[in-house]
Amino acid sequence: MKDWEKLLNEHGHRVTEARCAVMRVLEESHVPLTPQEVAERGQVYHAQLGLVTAYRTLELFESLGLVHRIHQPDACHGFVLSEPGHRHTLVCRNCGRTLIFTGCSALDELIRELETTTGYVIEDHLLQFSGVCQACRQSDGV
Amino acid sequence: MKDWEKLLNEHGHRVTEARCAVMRVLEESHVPLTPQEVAERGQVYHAQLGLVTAYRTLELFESLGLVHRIHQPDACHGFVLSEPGHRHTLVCRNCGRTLIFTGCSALDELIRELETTTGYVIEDHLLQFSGVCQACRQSDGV
DNA sequence: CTAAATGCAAACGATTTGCAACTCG
DNA sequence: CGAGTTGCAAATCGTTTGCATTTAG
Repeated sequence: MKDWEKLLNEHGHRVTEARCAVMRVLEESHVPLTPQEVAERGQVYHAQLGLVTAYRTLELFESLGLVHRIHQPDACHGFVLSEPGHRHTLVCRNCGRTLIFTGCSALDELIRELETTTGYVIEDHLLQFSGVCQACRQSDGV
Repeated sequence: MKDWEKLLNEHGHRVTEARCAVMRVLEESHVPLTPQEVAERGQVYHAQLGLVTAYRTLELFESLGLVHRIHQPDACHGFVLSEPGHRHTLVCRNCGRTLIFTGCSALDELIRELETTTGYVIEDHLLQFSGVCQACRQSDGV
């Protein structure tokens, strides 16, 4: 039994065909997917998978930390697979390929400074990098 | 003539009543506003202000750097007034009060490190803090 | 005056809800 | 078996577009 299946069970959720299909889709994609895309691709594994279930499954997975939501000016929102916990992303502007990383201790000092100067108590943050991945730089010339 | 009016002129845009109304609304709000909210509040200053114009005005202002877009899991997207240039935000989870700041040199080292380890060339980033502001901490007990 | 801007209505797309049928454990 | 889950249709909400009218410069 896989980790995500255990996690679902522990939280009283069932491991259904639809959820397996969504998970497989996410595992195979390195770019953020919209619910629409998840539903379409998931139908390869579970023919009757509907858009509504894709929404609900992504919502569930997100609440368990299994997927991470990507914010973009345009295509808000895309979802990528992630380990539970605090995560950050690095998205390729060109092909969308997304890497997830955890370290953000670089922000500690900035946070302390902001707390002092603003009086806010900072509890969370959203950090997302965008750029161009190696493959895209090589094929696009430059 | 105000700075933002100059900026509009320089880019060949007109200073209209609708835009003045939107700007006044933004100047008076310290929390991110949706286009809907901007339109409603703006009608105090320009009765026939429509939702469509709010959208178009916010889009224009954003392209000129006059407003900054806030990303939230739920209320994607809110807009707050900002100076042109690279900006970051600190949003109160409770009341929404938003502060804008510029410094993010704390990220420089992290960026260099990520570029080395991932092969990406990082061009931009989205950094948003959330927490609780002083006023909310005091009134909410704790 | 004239190009830019507006505002309405309508189109469009993304997301949510109600509900009866189905399925995992 | 029974609660959790699904998928459809339809409702809903946010956003964009077409177009005739108005307005800033």
